[in-house]
Amino acid sequence: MGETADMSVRVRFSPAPTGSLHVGSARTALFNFLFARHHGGTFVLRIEDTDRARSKDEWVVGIQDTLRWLGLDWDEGPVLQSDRFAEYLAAAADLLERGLAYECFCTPEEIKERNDAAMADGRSPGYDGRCRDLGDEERAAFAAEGRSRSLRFRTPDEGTSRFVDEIRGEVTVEWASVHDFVILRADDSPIFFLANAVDDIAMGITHVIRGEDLLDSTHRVLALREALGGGSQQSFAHLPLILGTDRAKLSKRHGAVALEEFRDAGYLPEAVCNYLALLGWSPDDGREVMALDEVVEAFTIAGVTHAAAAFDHAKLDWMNGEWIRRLTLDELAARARPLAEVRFGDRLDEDLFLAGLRIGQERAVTIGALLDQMDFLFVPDDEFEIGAESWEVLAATDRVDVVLGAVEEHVAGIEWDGAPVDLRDLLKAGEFKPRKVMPAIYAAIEGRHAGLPVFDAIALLGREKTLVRLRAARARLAK
RNA sequence: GCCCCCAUCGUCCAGUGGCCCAGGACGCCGCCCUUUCAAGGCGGUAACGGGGAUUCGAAUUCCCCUGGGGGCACCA
Repeated sequence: MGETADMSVRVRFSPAPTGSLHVGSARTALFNFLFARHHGGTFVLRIEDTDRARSKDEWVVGIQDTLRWLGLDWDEGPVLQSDRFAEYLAAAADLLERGLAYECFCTPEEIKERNDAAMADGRSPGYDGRCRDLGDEERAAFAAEGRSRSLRFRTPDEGTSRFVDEIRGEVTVEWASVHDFVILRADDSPIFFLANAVDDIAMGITHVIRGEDLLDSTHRVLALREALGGGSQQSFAHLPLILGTDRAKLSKRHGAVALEEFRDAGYLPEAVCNYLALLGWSPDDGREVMALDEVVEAFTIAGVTHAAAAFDHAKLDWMNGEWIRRLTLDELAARARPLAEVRFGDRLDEDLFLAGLRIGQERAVTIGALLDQMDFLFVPDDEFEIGAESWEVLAATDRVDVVLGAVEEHVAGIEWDGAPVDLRDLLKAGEFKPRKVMPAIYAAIEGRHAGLPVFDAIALLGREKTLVRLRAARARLAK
C-alpha cells in the first residue's frame, strides 16, 4: 500500500542441509521471501552446513530444487558456511584473545554427567562454568593430559538482555539464566551461533525472520554479534511454530511434512505457498485464495500471528482444488505430465490424458488423486481389475446383472460416434435409481465405484474395451 | 527442575474499549443441483480457558491461575 521500496532490506533463509525441506522451514523461507519482495530488498540463501557429520550434498541440491519449485527464488547465494570456516576461526581467535571467550576442557561426557546430577538434585542443567577462570598452568596441565579443547563464549553474569521482536514486541531474559555456550568445537569447526553471527554481519543481514524455536537463542546471538563489533541494528521476527492438529509437534504421524511429498502427490506450489502464507498471517481484507504476488503486495511482518498454528491437511486440500480449478487445461496438463509419465510410462496416451484431465479437473483435489481416477484409461484389459471395496459395492447392488446387461446391450447396439454415451434413458426405462446403480456401473467400467463421469469414460475407453469390462464383471458375478 | 513465548468456533484467521448476545474460511451437518463421487449454490452447528482488577462499558488493558508450545547440545 504505497510503501516505499527499501532497497537496504536484506534477509536470508538459512537451512541446515540435514534433510528434505520441512513445512516449517518452507514457511520460514516463504516469509523471508515475502518480506524481501514486499520491501524490494534482497533475499539471500545461506546453507548452514557447519555440522559436517549431518550435512549432505544431496540435501543442499534438494532444498534448492524445492525452493525453486515453490517459486521462492533468491537473489544471492547459495553461500555455503563450509566454505567460510577460516572466517569463523578468525572471529573465534579474536574473541579468545580479548577474553570474551575461553578454552573449555570439559568433555561432552563430563558435562552430561554434571547436568544429570544437577537435574537429579533439582537444579537447572546448563554449563556450570568450570573452565571459566582457569589459570595458565591449569590449561597447560589439561592440554598436557591430551584433553580436547573447545571454545566457549562468556555470557554476562548479571543484568537483563532485551531486544524488540518485530512480531512480539520486547522480549527479555536475565543473563544469569543464560549459560556460557560453545562456539568452536574441539575439532575447530564452528557452532551455529558463531557462524550465524559472523555471516549476518558479513552479509549485512538487516532482518532475521525465523522460527520461534530460536527465540531464546537470540540473546546469545545478539551478545556474540556485539562482541564481534556487529552493532545491534538488526531486527528480529520470530514466526509462530507449526504444529499438528493435535497441538503436538508436527511429524509424519500427521501426514506429509516434507515439501517433496506434497510435490509428488500433486499439490500445486501455488496452493502450498498460499496455504502456508495463511498459516500465521492474513491480509486486511480477508482474502484467502491469493497468488504469490498478491501476498507479496499485502504482506506485513507486524501482521503475523503470535500463537502456534496447526497444519490442517483438509484445508490445504481445499486450497489445492481451488488452484487446480484456476488452471487452464494446458497448464494443468503441463503440471500433471511429469507425474503421469512416472505413473503410466509408455502407456500414457496424450489424447486420453488431456481428455481425462478435462473431465476430471472440476472435481480434483490433487493431481495424484486425479491420475488415480484416470488409471482405467491406460491399463491393458488383462491387467484391469476392480478394487476390492468397489467390487463389494457392485456385488451388493440390487439387480446388478440386469443393469450391467442393459448397459452392455446399449453400448453394443448404439451407433458409435465417439460422443459421450448417455445412459439416463436406459436407467429410466428399467426403473433404476441412478444413485443406487451408478456406482456398480462405475466399478465395472472404471474399476472404482466413484470416478470420472462414466458417460465420457465410455466414449474415451471405446466400445470394445467397455464391452470387455462389462462382460468380465458379469461373468465374475455369475460365479 | 529453571527460563522464554503464547491463549477467540474442531482447525486457520478477523477483532486492537462501545459498531460483537463476536465475523470470514476449512471441516462437519442439512437442502438444492446432479450419471457415481465430487465440484457448485443455499442454510445450519460451533469459540472469547478460569478468577480478580481498571472502566459508565471489556474478546480487546493489568494481575494471578490454568493450559499449550519452545528453550536449557562440542544440532541448527
